[in-house]
Amino acid sequence: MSSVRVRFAPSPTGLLHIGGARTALFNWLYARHTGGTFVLRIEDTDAARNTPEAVAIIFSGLKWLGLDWDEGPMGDGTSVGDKGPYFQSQRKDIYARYVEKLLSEGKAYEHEGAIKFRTPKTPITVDDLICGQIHFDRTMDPDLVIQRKDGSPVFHLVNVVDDLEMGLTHVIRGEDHLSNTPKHLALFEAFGAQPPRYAHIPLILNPNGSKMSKRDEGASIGDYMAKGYLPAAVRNYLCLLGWSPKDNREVIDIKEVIEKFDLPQINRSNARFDLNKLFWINGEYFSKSTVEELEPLAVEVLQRANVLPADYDKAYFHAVFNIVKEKIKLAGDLPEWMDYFFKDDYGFDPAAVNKVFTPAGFDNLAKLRDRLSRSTAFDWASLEKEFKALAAETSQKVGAFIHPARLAVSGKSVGPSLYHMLEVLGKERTLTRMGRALELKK
RNA sequence: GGUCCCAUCGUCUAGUUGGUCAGGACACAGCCCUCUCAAGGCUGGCGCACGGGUUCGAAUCCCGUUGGGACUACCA
Repeated sequence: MSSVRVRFAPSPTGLLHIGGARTALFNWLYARHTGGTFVLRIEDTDAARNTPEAVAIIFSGLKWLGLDWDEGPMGDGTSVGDKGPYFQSQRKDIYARYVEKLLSEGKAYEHEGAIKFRTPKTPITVDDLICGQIHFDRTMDPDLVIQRKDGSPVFHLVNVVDDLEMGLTHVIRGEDHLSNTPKHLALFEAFGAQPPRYAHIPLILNPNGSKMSKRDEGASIGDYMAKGYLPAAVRNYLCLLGWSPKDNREVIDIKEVIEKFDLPQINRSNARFDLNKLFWINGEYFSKSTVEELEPLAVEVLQRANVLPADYDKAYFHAVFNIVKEKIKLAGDLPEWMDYFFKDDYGFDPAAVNKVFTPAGFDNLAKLRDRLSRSTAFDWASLEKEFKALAAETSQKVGAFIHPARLAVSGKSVGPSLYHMLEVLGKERTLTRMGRALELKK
């Protein structure tokens, strides 16, 4: 294990922001790449937002993305590591001690009840691992409030104290903190401590280039969890925002990312969030996954949508899932695509009814039903032959039978390959459904 | 306003020390396949923000302009 120690220090806001998730990911990647330690620290000094639910959302989001941490609260009430506590709300004594130290050394002073830090009025250069050397003038910098009138310490103070106390060697954080870094460096210096190396990663922007805030579409990791995205796909997409394997690949295994990931090659410019590309990557992961791998997620989504009964027929489920899987990219689309396989009381798409259930359509459906009722084989290949034979006999295109059939047995105009669909539904169910659809004619 | 950062197709990016038709992916358009499709296959259009330098030669180095972003709290 190397001496590298990095951290993700989110504040519980009620969601895990996509930008925060990427910051966590990059820290995690760096820790795993270097064999270092990934620390989780909860910055819950804002009492108003600090609820157990909000903290739980952070845990579940990180776990979902597969970002395991080596130190910090584990999410079950326990914590690992000897640099704790890992909740800032439990570290008040430590902060008070540091403020006291600054006060006694004359590096801070009381002003109208608050404590201010005497910021150095000298130029400084931040040597950033990603951004390079950045110069700040500082000669006009005002003194910094480090403790409020009510006695609570402010972010800059607690952040630095914790990074120092927790022995962090690298601080990988959003570029929005670049301008804060001179203050943090000054604090480290005042404490007589060696600062960590800083690496400021570019921000994730909305598609229109504006700053992505919690309300914006796609901002919450919880959304992806709810919509049935695959965590590996979301993680893969996030890796590609600011980092690249440089060999024209988009889908890349996380093990390989860990191997190749490093700080200096991270992009310096902000990246816009592209839901389309995430969707595409998710589809790549979805279609590469086996039915067995996808089953837990699929079952969860389907049962949540009341499509799949608790005691579902596994073999039937697998058969259905197999023909649907290649058509969709998102587990969240499963209920819509699979409900009629498990329910007989599906409705009919009105637009499709108008277009397909014409007198001629009903006529063809009746002929088809009649023919299929007499066929013994009901596998997709035999079905295809039957359809084509009937079409040839009546001098029509096979579509003239397929469309009414699809609408009859599913209520929809789109779906999996029809022949495969009928095979999976089986002869009895197919005939019953066609019969029911024919009733609509009257 | 001040300080700081950034600038290759619409978007994400490759282009490591200046010299291969600026490559890939998503999206888009068209075509093909076909029973439908946010399915599959093929093809295509699309870019170095602008202006100056340096150089035999600049997407690449320098300066400026413009544009975008961050910070500028007794929020984090």
